[in-house]
Amino acid sequence: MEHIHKDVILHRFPQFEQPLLEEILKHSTIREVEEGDEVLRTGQYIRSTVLLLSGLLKVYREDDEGNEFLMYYLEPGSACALSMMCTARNEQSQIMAKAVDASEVILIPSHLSEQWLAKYKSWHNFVIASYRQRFEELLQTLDSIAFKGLDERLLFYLKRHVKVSGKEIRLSHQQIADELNSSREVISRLLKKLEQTGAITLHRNYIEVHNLDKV
Amino acid sequence: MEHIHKDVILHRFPQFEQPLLEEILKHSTIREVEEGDEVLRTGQYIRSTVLLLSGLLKVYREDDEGNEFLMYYLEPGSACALSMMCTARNEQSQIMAKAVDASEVILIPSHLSEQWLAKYKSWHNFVIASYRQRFEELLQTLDSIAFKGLDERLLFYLKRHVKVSGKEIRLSHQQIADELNSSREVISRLLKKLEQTGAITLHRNYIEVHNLDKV
DNA sequence: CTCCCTCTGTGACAACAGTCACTGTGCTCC
DNA sequence: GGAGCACAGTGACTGTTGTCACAGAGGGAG
Repeated sequence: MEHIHKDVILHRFPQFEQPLLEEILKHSTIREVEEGDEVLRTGQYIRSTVLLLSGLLKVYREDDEGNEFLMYYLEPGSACALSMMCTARNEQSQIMAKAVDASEVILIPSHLSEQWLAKYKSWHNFVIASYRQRFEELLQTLDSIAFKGLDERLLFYLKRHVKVSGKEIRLSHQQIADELNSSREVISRLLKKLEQTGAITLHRNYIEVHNLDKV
Repeated sequence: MEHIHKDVILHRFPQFEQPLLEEILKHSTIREVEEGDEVLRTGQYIRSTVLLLSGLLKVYREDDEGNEFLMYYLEPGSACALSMMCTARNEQSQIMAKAVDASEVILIPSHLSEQWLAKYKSWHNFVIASYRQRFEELLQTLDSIAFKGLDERLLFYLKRHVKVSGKEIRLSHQQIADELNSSREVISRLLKKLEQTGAITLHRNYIEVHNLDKV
């Protein structure tokens, strides 16, 4: 059992040092989550750092009225930077993470991930790099909300989705509307326009992407 | 000269170890900037980590058409987290930082601030803490843009401004509109409404804040 | 004091996005 | 095959924000 995990972890996180790998195997737990499961919840007390081994997570923000919007996707080999931050301050999570596909996550007790920062250079680099990458993605999201109309935001959203899970977007218009914090009718209309330009083809429950760049 | 700086730095950054302080004194330069000066520019090649010694900086995003919006303010004793990130990857800056008041900044060559991460625990903690704090502030900004109407965003903006520079907000409506990526007329109208509730009093070139919480 | 420039106030209008109401359409389960 | 249901399309309307045009108000320079 253990050696399987070790190979898998090594495959996803090739930059980790041997001793670090050993510690991860020894002290962390691996949790399998199903499509739609919530990995982190707003208001939840985080006591683990989350690494993604396989599958796909979406990280999003939710307000009091249940509105949401997508921050970014997490792919295998990356960490939820937020979980590290809140962890360290023993704060409540301000974000939600949900499994888009069935996924495997590694849960590392916070006090260890904190210790490892000083102990393992590869861990330290990994954490710093994660912060940076998420920060940049967050900035991109921010840009698109602040400066762009909904039509461009939709394009941005579709492109990002294609990047993480291919040209068949298996989402209803309602789901897309939720992630952009908009409404189904509006998204339907915009998608229709995109179809008319030939960039996509609409089907029931999925969208076929041809070319989003020439729009 | 040097001992003055040392005291000042120690005062603003009391958590730094002695040897770290020595290195900062030895290798970094202190730059005095005037109100309105740009400390970082979009597209500029960053080769220094920026620490703020005195004054006040605003950090904001700018798009191709010159629209801007405020990300957060930097107060003395804090660092521009972004400058650290971009630095490390030798990337171009995606943000702007401008002095709101006359300020003194410490510029630390990137290769050193990178080295110090491993060398000085207090530096390492400082950097991690900076990332976390900025991330959280950015999330707040994101929330207010994504979920709130302009009226609430204006309130949020005014509150934040009061926190960093007091109840006399010395800005024209135009400046506020710019930082919220809106237009002067709209801001004028909303401010007028706020005045009618008694929360603020409008003057030429400055706003007197009474109580923003009861609105 | 007067000229001039910037800041502020206001009405009219336009554009985008959200909401409502309703229709159509394809899939699934009896 | 038909009933029921979730998904998708569409027109009409509303509200918020942005834009335009213009008018007043305050303050500084000469």
